[in-house]
Amino acid sequence: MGKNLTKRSEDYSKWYNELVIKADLAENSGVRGCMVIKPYGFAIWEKIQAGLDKMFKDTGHENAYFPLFIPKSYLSKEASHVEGFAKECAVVTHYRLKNSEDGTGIVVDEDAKLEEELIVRPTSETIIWDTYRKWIQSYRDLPLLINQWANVVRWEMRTRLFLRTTEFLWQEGHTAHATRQEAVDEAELILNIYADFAEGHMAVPVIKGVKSESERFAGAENTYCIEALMQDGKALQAGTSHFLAQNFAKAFDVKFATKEGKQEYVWATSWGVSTRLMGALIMTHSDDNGLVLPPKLAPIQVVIVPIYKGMDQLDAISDKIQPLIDELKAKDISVKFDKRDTHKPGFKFNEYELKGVPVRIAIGQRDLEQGTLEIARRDTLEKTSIDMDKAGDHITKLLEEIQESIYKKAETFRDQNIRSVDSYEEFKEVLEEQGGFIAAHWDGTAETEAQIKKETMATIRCIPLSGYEGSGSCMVSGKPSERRVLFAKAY
RNA sequence: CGGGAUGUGGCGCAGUCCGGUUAGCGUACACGGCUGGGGGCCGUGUGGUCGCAGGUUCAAAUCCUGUCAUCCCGACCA
Repeated sequence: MGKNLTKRSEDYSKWYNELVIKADLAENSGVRGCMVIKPYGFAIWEKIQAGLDKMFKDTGHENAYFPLFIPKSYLSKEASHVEGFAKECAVVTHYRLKNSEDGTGIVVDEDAKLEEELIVRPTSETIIWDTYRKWIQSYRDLPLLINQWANVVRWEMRTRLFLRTTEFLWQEGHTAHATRQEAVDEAELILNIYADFAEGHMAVPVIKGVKSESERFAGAENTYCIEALMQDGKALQAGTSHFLAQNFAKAFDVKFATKEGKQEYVWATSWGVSTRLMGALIMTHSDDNGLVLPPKLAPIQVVIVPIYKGMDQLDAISDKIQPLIDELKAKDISVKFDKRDTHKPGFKFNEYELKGVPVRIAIGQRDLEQGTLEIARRDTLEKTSIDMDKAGDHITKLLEEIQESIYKKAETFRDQNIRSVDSYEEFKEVLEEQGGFIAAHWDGTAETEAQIKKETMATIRCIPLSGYEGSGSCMVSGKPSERRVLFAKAY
């Protein structure tokens, strides 16, 4: 396990492997970039799921589940959608295997060829809209607010752990509305939920904005996004919410009868966040000692490590600490009392630091004699000794403080790495030497955007919803610009 | 699909240029003892057809040919 893990993406991968999640490749199969999520990693994902799911339900959404397989023809119904995803689809062509004739193994049975190939969903717009046609007839059926937790497959050329795996877990929401405005409002509502979750639960500060046309979702009229900044100065799109206008309704012929009895196409949104959020979480907070988890998402919030010699001492410690464990559990704080005799205290300290457990308590003979505990916080690595009878309240407050503190730290870093520039020269210089977000004027054309991307690798991460107003002139073309947009190199 | 690199016990690597003992090291794993407030120490032990297939040679991890796979950098992307 090397040092300087916070600086380079390859190094992040190193301890994803060691620690939380492993990219496990089927040997010699050519399947790359699939991930095995170990139990501890999955527990973090479950926390993310639970948090978001509640927010969706509180705003009137319901969960449902649609098929993994999508008939090939569905995909081609929306022109820009097929263009966006066709290059990265896994395709099912046969439905049976048989023993090979030379007896050496098992082969695809060519007789079992499918009439129409099935696509393993890269996203579910098509199959869901095909279903919505049957569900929606009247304005009384609207709005239809549905979310699904699922896995999807995108056969990318290059994969990167968490950020771009071949198969990933996500939630995708798909809604149908009677009016344009209602759909726009929905897309913005979800954007705000994503931002609130990222900042409030994950302690990851994000910038809300809209994508430029070229970065837009395939089939959307407008794509809202939240953009986060990683510690190595690269930007990460952490979530997107799309206003799909009537594109999918028209492609799948989803009409409804208005109050006036007229047939109209419905208005749509779709939105999603994925296991990429875990990448954002890790890359935002972690340090060279391992993960740093915000208390709200930590599967274990408090770990207690007894320091003892012999079972007598362990029993004495257990008796002494049990009331505190009960007290914390009563407050809904997840506590682990690690009394394993197979590992030494020092080993455990490092292990829980690696896992990002926010608060660690150590208790040994010294503490029993003095009635104290040693409390260590993961984010600052500070250790303090406190009276045992004050521990419950102290820890409760400490967890809140850590949650806030790591957010502040990330926010400060992010804010220090947003720089305004006015010339293309300066842009290139800042990009190369400092990274981060760069606020610059842009003439709004795809040509200029493409030129910048080609020459510098930087893309427009978003046109921020607020801030950076004020007109100027494009740093490349010199044409007028109404506002600055945010550029960055991105994952 | 273009450019670069790599495949050797579970993991990380050395050895390959210049062929020659029984293929080595770290770590992990198992057992014993001492330890126990930051990844402990000593000892013993398990585990490898050197990616695969051919070829050259008295002899191949090492040289040659082919092949498969993976990683990194591009194009693409949540």
